[in-house]
Amino acid sequence: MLWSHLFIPTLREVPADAEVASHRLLLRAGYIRPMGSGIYNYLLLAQRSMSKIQKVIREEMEAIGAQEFHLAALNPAEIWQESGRWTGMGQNMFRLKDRWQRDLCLGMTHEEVMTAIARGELRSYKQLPQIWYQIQTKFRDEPRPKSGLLRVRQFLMKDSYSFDIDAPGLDVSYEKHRQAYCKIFDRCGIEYVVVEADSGAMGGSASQEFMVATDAGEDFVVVCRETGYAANLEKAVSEPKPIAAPDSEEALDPSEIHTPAAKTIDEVAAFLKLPETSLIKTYVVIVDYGTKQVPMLALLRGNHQLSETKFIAATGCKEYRAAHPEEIREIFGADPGSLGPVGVKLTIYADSALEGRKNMVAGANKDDYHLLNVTPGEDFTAKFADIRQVESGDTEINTGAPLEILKTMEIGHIFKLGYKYSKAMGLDVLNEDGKEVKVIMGSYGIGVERVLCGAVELYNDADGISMPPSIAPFEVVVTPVNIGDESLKKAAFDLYGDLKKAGIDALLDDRDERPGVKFKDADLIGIPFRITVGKKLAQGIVEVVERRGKVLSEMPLTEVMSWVKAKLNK
RNA sequence: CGGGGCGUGGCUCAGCCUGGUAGAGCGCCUGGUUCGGGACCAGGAGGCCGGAGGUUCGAAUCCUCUCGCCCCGACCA
Repeated sequence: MLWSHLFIPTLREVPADAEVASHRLLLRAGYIRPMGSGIYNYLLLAQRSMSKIQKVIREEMEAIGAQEFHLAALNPAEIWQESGRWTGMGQNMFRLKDRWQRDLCLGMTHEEVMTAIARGELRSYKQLPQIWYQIQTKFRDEPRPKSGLLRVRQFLMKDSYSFDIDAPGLDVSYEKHRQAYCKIFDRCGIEYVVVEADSGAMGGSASQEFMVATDAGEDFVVVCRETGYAANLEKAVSEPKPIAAPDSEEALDPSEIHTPAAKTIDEVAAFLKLPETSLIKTYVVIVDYGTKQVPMLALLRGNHQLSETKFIAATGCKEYRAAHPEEIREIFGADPGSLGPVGVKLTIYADSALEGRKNMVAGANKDDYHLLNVTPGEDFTAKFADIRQVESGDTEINTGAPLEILKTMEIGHIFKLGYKYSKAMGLDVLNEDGKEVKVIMGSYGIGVERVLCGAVELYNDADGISMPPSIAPFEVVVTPVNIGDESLKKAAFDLYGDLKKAGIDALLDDRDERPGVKFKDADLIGIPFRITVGKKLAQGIVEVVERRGKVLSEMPLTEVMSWVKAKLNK
């Protein structure tokens, strides 16, 4: 394509509203323009990149036998009511009424639609397995759209759904997807980690997320560079850092100590001249089992944080919240800051890091007093479970290898759904014995914009974006230094023509601009390779530049084609 | 939903406190000189100052309401 005819509205100045790199650069480089909060228009460059990402996805999905559908984005309320998500999705769902006042919504994801299709048509185990997918716009009324394309209200998602006769079948479909996803992200040229994820409320048995490490992300993951362990922080397990001072081994009884004005773990530790690891942290929580709400204690070592996900899993509750100060006063007769487990009648969950500890310090349930010599299991009884969040400095459970915490953005998620939708919506087939059985499902998503954003977040510098060649809007740009010079112009057009003939996605910067402007623009939008046709053309020499790392070299014009092909593996 | 910030030409922003007929740089158009990392000179176009109401002789500026956008927190299959 000829740049002079294209709409690539690059900005010299940094747009005021953009904070994260991908947002700022996609705006500046003329990929996108905002329409509203969390709503964007994708211009030429974004559309080309997104199309290339989708092409990769389609090829790899087809390679595992997946079939592409195009589904209704506008959904009747009924199917969502059947699955229970009409209410379950809450405010995040865009809802509307038609002229007859019938309830409709815009699809946020397509488990319901896919299941509705399947239950009408799949009748026999002979038709299984099936993998169906779509690449379509999803709508979510996010409470807070942010960070450019990272969290938006309308976005392109590839999602596929597998239907199998039994769990081993699902394992196969799941594994196919895992491998396909690795190929997809590898081919898109981005670095990622695959982490164990919480399958939580969805009730599935396994789930993994594909994450890109970036400060723009919203998730944390725990990785071990030595063993390859990787898990979402919500789910990660670890060996905690060793305690800072050994426990006394004597058989001592709890004894009160006056701790005036010492409320927080920090303050109590400082007052008693003990490390935080010798203290027990006591949380009072109200656990919601749906039918009833129960106050409980959650105990942690002084330096640890409660993991919300693990605590919910341990208690088997729907959700929980911190108790209000009034509730605490009522139950304990003391204020937060002096609470502890001794003598408490409530159910107590204690983190496994407290198991086997002796003579620790806990609140006395009496304002301004703590107890010394509190031994878990002796001075109070508790259910021990891993309910703490991994922190940096922890080590891998079996190997003792160091763990690292990374901030990441989720680009893909694979999930063993199980029977949730086939049960709720009545999807069953006849098995070999002629018996009706529920179909077991999996669901697998990729955020297309997030792949683009991930690439920009990972590969950018002061000059702009450095796109991976496979998903760059163009592979090569040919830049004649002066379009007014007929010999330069002709050589550039010839080279451009040859590249196109060779199947290379080339762009010719035929604009009547100064060279500096063209170089800056090419760097900004992130075209991986540039061929500059300039003065040395007289000697048959042109300059080739790799955007990533700014590697410049000169070579005879006659060698350019093979250089480009080699760089692009074509 | 709680907290903070911002709406002035296409972009970045000044002007607002202390009311008096709207500015700069970049971009855009015309002509000329230029041409290897966002050129220079000259001329020019372009803004009901987010919207509504109020105060005032007079409002971008003060007051009230409202809409929109960004950021932090809460939330996030």
